[in-house]
Order: sequence, then C-alpha cells, then structure tokens
Amino acid sequence: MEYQAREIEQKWKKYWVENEVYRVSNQSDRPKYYVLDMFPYPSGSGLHVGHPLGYIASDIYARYKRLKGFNVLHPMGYDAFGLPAEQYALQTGIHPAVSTARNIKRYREQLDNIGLSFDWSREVVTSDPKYYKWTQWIFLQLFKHYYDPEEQKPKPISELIAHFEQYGNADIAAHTAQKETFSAEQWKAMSPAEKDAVLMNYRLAYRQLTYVNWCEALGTVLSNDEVKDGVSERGGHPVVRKPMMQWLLRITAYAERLLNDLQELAWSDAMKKMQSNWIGRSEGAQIFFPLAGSEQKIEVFTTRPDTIFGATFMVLAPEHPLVKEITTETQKAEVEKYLDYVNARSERERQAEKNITGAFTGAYALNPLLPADDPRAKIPVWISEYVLPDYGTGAIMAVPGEDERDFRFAQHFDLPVIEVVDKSQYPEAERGDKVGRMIHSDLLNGLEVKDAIPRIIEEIEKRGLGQKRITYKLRDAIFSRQRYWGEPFPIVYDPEGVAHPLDERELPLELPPLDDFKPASDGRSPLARLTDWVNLPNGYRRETDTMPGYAGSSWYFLRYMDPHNDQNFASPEALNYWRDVDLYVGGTEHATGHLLYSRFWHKFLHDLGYVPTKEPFKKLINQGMIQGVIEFAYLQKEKVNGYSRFVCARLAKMEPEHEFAHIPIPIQFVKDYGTEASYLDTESIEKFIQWRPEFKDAIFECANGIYHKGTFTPKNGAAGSHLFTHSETGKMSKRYHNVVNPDDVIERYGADCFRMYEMFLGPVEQSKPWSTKGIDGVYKFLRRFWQMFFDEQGRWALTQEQPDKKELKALHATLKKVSEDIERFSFNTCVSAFMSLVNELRTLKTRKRAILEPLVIAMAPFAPHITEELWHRFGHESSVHLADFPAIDESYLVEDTLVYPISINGKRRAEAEFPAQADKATIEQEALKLEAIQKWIEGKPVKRVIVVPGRMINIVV
RNA sequence: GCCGAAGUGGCGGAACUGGUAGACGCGCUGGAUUCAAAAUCCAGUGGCCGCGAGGCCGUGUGGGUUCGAGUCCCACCUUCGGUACCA
Repeated sequence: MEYQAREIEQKWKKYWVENEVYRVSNQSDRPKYYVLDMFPYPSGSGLHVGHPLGYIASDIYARYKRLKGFNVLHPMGYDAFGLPAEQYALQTGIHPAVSTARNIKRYREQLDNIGLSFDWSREVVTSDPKYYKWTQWIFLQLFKHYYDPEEQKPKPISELIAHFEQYGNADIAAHTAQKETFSAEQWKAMSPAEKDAVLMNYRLAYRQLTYVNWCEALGTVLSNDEVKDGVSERGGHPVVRKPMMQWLLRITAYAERLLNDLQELAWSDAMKKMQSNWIGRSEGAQIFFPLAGSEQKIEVFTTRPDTIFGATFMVLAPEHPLVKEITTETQKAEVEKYLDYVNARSERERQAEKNITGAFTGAYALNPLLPADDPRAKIPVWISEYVLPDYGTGAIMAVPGEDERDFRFAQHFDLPVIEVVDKSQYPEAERGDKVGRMIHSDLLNGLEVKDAIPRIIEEIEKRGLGQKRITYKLRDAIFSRQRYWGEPFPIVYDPEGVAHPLDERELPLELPPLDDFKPASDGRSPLARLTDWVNLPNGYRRETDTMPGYAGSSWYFLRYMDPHNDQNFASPEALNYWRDVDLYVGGTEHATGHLLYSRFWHKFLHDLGYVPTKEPFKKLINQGMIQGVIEFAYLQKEKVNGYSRFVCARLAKMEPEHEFAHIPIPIQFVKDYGTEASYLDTESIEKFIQWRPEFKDAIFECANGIYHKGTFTPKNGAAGSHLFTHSETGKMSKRYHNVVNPDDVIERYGADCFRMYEMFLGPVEQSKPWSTKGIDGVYKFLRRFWQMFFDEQGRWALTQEQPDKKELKALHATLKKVSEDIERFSFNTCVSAFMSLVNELRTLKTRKRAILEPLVIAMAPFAPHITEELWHRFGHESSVHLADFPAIDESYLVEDTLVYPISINGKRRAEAEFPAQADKATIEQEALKLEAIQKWIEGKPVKRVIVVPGRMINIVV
C-alpha cells in the first residue's frame, strides 16, 4: 500500500483542530512543562526553511514531554511591531497593520503546514492594543520606580520625593546618574522642570540626551544596520551622530544581578559568557584629575589605579562635554577637524579601527598624586575615537607602560612612556598583565601589583581624590524610536516640558491611524505630524516617539500563561502555576539583546511581586541558522557604449573588485547554485532579463561568448553561454532572492518527511547552508516504515505473535537511545536510530504488533501525521499524541559477551570476544596469548597492559 | 578590532565521560528486476600500496600532554553569529 503523505497529513491536521488535541489547561494534576520558541517577527518574505529548525526541535520535545506525562504549555505568537513593516509602508503606502496582518496569516498557514503542536488559543500579537496595554503598563511601572541597590529592589518614586523633601538626596541608597547633591530646601526651591530633570536621573525609565545616527537627506534616524561606511545604505547619503532626547531603561541598575544569576541557568557556557562579557563588570577606581589653570576636573575610571604614576597623557572621548571648554585657541582648528572625522563614524568602526587617530586639545591635567610643581605631574589631554563616551566616564588616564592600546597611541604621537611595573620576574607576562613589582611609583615602589591596587585606592580615598568603583560595560538601553509602528509611550508633557504618566485606567493608549509614514521634521516620528493627536486640550502634548521592538518581546512569555486577561498582564494563579519557561529554543543572535532585556523585565516584575521566579528561562537551547546560498552576478559599474555590462565571475575576479557591483540573482535562475561553478546559461539569462527588464539590452560577457539582445555569440565555437556567478553563504532573505519556502518542500515530500529531514541534517545547534541533498533518504525511510504494516496486497498485516529476543532487544535499544537523545537535544541521531531499527526489523521481517506499536508512539513526536494514521489503524479512538511513551526494559539489552579491540601502542591490531563478567587479569592473560598479538610483541618486552572493562585493551611494548 | 561558535570521506553528519574514526543517509560504482526508464531490491565505497593476507597515511594547519587525542593544552588559518535602532 502506497504511503500517501498529503492525504494522511490533511486528515489529521483537521482532526487535531476539531478535537483541540493541543489545547492546554492551567489546571492539571500533571507536572507542568513550558516549551517556548523565540518570538518570530512576521516578515514579508514569509517563513523560510531555516525558521522551522528550532520550531521542529521544540515541537518534538514538547510532544515527547506530553507522552511522558507532563502538562505542556507550547504557545506561539508574533512580535509584530518593527521597522520592516514601516519601510514597506513607506514604499507602498500599505498600512503596517494591514501588511502585518497579512504576513501573520501567511506565517500561520506555514506553521500549521509543518504540523506543530501549538495551543493557538493562546496566540499573542504585540501590536494588538489588548497586548500592548500591558507593555505600556510595565513601562509606567519602570517610570514610577527607582532602584535601591542596598535592598536590591525597586521603590516608588513617590518615596524618593518624600525623602528629598525631608533630607535632600545625600543619604539615599539609589542607583542614579545624579552627581550633584542637594538639601531638602534646595529641592523644594526647584522648579517643576528642574525637579523632573533630577527625578529622570533616578527613574528606571527615563529621558536623556543620547546620540543617534542622523541622516539629513532622508530626514530620519537610522539603525547601525542601515549605515555603511558613514553613509546610509539606502541612497548613500551622509550620516552623522547627533544628540537627541530619548527614553532609556536603567538596566544598569540590575547589572550585578543579571551577572550573578547567570550561574543558576541551564544555558550553554558560551551563551553565559557572551552575556557576562556584555555586562562587562570591572573593578577599579574613579579618580579626579584637576586641569591645569582651571577649576574643572576630569573624572576617569581605571582598572589599574596602581599605574597612576605611569600616566603620561589623558584621552577624552571626542563627545566629552569638557572638550569644547578646554581646547586652546591654537589647537581649535585641529580638534574641530578631528571631531568632524569622528562624527561621521559609527561606534563599531571606531572600536574596530586599527589605525591610531587623535588630536591634542592643548590642555593639561595634573596628576593628583604628585605635587603640582613636580615636572611629572603635568600631562597633556588628548581626544581619540577609541575612548567611547558611554563607557566608564568617557575619559581615561593613559598608561602606555601598562596598556597596549595606550602604548601604540604614545608611539604614534611620540608621547613619553614610563615603565611602572617591573616584570623581570615574570618572563611570560605581557604589557597589561597584572603581575610584577611597582617601580617609579613613589609610595607604591616595591609592592606587587595585586597589593599595590588596594594600597593606592586607600590612598586616593584618604586624600579625597576619588574612590573604589565598579563599572559595567553594559549601558542603559535606548528605548525610543522615531518611528510610527511601535507602542506609543503613555506619557504627556506639560507646557514646561515635564513628563507625566497617563493614568493606568487610560491604557491602552492606542496608536492613532495614519496614512503617510514619512518622518516628521527634525527626525521626529510620523506621529508628530498628527497635531490633533499630539496636542491635548489642556495644553499638554503627547510623546511622539514609540517603543522599540524589544518592548513587546521582553515579557511575552508571561502573557502566554493567561493571554486573555484584561485585569492583569496575567493572573497570579496562572503565573504561579506556569512560573517560568522550562525550555527556550532560539538563535544565538539574541544573546545580548532580547535575552538580557527579558531577564531584566522579569526581575523587575519579580521584585514588584508579580512573578514568582527570579529568572524567566531555565534552560536554553540555541538552534543554528540555516543559511542560504547567495548568488551574485558582477555588473560593471561603468556602462559600455551606453549598455550595462555583466561580466562572468571568473573574468571579473581578474580585475579590480571596486569596478563591479554585486547584483543578487534569484537562486532558481542559477544552475548548480551554491557550487564553485554556479552559472547562468542562455535560458537563465533570459529569465533574469524578464525579471529585471531594465537589463534587457545589457551585455553578458561569458567565459565562452557574449550574449546581447537575445543572441549568443560563442567564442571559439563553444555551445551555450556560461556566465559564472559568485556564490556565498549568508542569511536567507528577500533582498538576496534566496528564500526557500518550507511549503514547497512539504508539497513534494510531506510535513513528516520535512520535519525528520530538518532534524536529520545535523545537530540543532549547528549552522549550515540549506540543501535538499539527502531528503530522498528520509522519504525512502518513511515509505519503508509505512510498508512494514502492510502486505503485498496492501492489507493491514500485523500479527499478535510474541516477539523474540532479537526483536525486543532491537526495539528497546532504540527506545533507550531515542529517549536519551531527545533529552540531550540530539534529534539527528534519533532519526538515524529509527532508520537503523527499521532496517533491522525489515531483515527480521517483523510484523508483530508488540514491536511496531511502541515504535509508532516513539516516532510520534518526529512524524506526528503518519504515526497518528497508523495508531488509528491499530484501532485506537484517541490521538497517539495523548498516549504514554513505551516503558524501556533494560533486561533485554544485557550482553553475555563483549568484543574487545586490542591495540599495540595505541594502534588497533586485533579483536577478541570475552564473557561480559570476565575480570581484568583474565582478559589480560587471554589477550597476550592471541596469535595476532603474539606476532606484534614477538621479541619485545611487554611494558604495560591497559584493560578498560567493556571498552578496550592496549598493550605497550 | 572585541566577544562567542564551528572546521571529520565526493556531500550532510556519527563517535555522549580521552578508549575500534567515518554509525545513519545522500552521492557514486557494480549487479538483480524491466522491452526501456522510473521506482524497488542486493553488494561495494576515506586515501595510498598490495593478486591476497595485510601494511602505511588520515578528523583545518603547526606544536604539546598521554599507554592512547576528532575529543585536553598552546599558537595560527578559514567560515559563521553578535557588536547596543534588523528582529
């Protein structure tokens, strides 16, 4: 009987929906298990074959856990706000809500097609006002709280105000950017705007001036992504960094806990390391350096205060507020020129820059540990792009003797170097390693570095020059976007510019309708043009920025627990039942964004008593990316006699790279795509021209001839054109025209085959380019599996016979391997194990129900449709996905004898069989007697014999 | 640049804790079946030498630790992800 994937799959998909097989209740006697996939952004190109890799893996795990007796929450929804929908709206005029709804519909069809066991009654969409009401609500809680680092919890701003009114701000435990202290009287004397500014230094959600990528020509703020080499990717217009008032979240208040609590998570070490490096805790000292001839001081942060006597210059971030003030007349031109250069550079370029750049301000600072008249005390103040304004204090004391980067700077600009650490006792140590004895350092001389650090901090604190300080690389997260398609801020400003929260009863503040998505003037969001919406009758005006993508995605996993609640973001009962995500599956690309922000929001909600757990995601599995093949044709930038000219990749590579533009070619046009020899033949060139008619008159310079205006003129009588294309692996994306739709694969092979094939490709964690080589093997396997249940006439052929020992051993060995492998997320080896078992049962010609029925259950998580069909043919009324995973009986697996490989000096030379219980000594004696072994040890003394029971024997001669 | 990961036959990969490298599958070769093809089935398949028994080499490159290294350590090369407004 033929295996008809499509019929079977359609039948059971319908059955699952009608019978609500995957619906999960918040009340159950079974233990809970929460399996979550990372929130997809419903992009316009639809789901590609890379997305389901993680979804299939988590689905298998969720189904397996159900078979094992758990009440499994396995939901799905959409991170529906975002930039791409808005850009699409700009190009087409189609409202983001419309395109997003369309994309979601498509995603849903594609997800359903794969046979994933989501409880769709719990779907959430971040752009739905019923959802973002609670995103706005959480934002307001952040706005209304400050953080007390001593008690390690957020406290209401109202308490802070009460404290200010009584005592000023001197003795309050608060994570704050507030530098100046004030008394109760001074506080009371402040204007509302001044008070607002002070409170912004305490709030967990606050407003501050920060830098953005500003593109004048496009009139908009750009993401780093959209900026390449200082110009906008679209149109190539200049981009500069410009300060703008923006909302931020004070995630730095939680830095220490975000770092410490990583320990208790079952995440990969790599992932934890990336987060902890991102948080970047460093201990050191804050030190104030007075400026020569000025009242001003430069505040620096250094992890090596011990090297202060080796500080021969200072470097400020070019954005540092003091730069303007301290630059001398003579240096002004140079500094300004340098500022222009830096302004056009992205942060990433600045950090990646290997060349040394900088400018001298003309000002001098004084080493506070030396008398002002000491010749060593006066040190020049420079600016350089390698000092970033947001890290530490935006200023460093440069110690070229002990820091590689400072050293290169000193060499480049011919600045003095003072060695302050004698490393002669540590020949392995390099510049900057914290070892050695202090020299040329006054009071520190002779101390080991590790003793010098606390000693100098003590001295600095005693003299009031600074103090011990812990700094984090982690920066507060910018929370404003000058865009339309995001959550509006529930904030209004009074005529004095003071920010006021909306009353929580007014939530959600709905995004007003709009039909022109161009940015407003000064880079403000399109909302700023809706003056009726912005300006309120009482003279107040609304915030016109919207929230970023990560707002909605930082807490969605909680909403799934109780998605329709309109009194709370989720009920306390639901939160207490589901608690946290037991298994989270998603890509490493979220390591430092989403995963960190979610942990922060979760902790904040935990601190306020809303959620019972400290951490949202107990276990994390990172699925690899399935990459696409990107095919480029080389287009000569300069036209030839007015014609565009495409050049064969092999010819183009002999000429300078910059003379050609890379034009992505849809992979379906390219022959042998993804190989060294990928090419376009005449037929493909014609398809390409049809698709991009602007190239209909282009010249195609092939290796073996020229194609122009419909004719191919061969060189040397060659037949058929071969315009070689250049292949790369990279993201699957609409812009590269290389998206492979899972629907097409499923249409041909069925969803079960697609699922098993994606798993069979390799470990889920690994990235690899998509290829359908080998899918036939999985398809063949499923057909053979199906045919085991039927005789040649296509009749159901199972027998009630008792299975023999061999069959039982094969079955139970597979059940054991599969359950162990599922537990360790090794799904590819599970598929192999099923293949091996089916091969074995076919040679044994097994048609026994007692063997095949447990196999059907074990395979159900992988191939849910075919197993459901077979299960019902067994005569069961309910779903196979509600069955119990078969019990594993290890007694079938016990071996009487074991085969040992025998090595001489680590090289395998023979093998021999021994009883399973044989002791080491017996094995050793027997092994040495073997003929095949005697041959090797002849004439040489046996030095040692290593017997590893159950494993191997090694003889050393 | 910095942080993280990966590199094993012609290809995807297996080897879980340092113990028989290449399971399973694709592809390829030969055979069966067929008028023929598809499909299916059977056998072989890391490289080199050898009629054979067998031997030598082999897990990105170079070194090291060990009785024994794909696995551990050091250095390097290549590719991928992130680098704070793509999501």
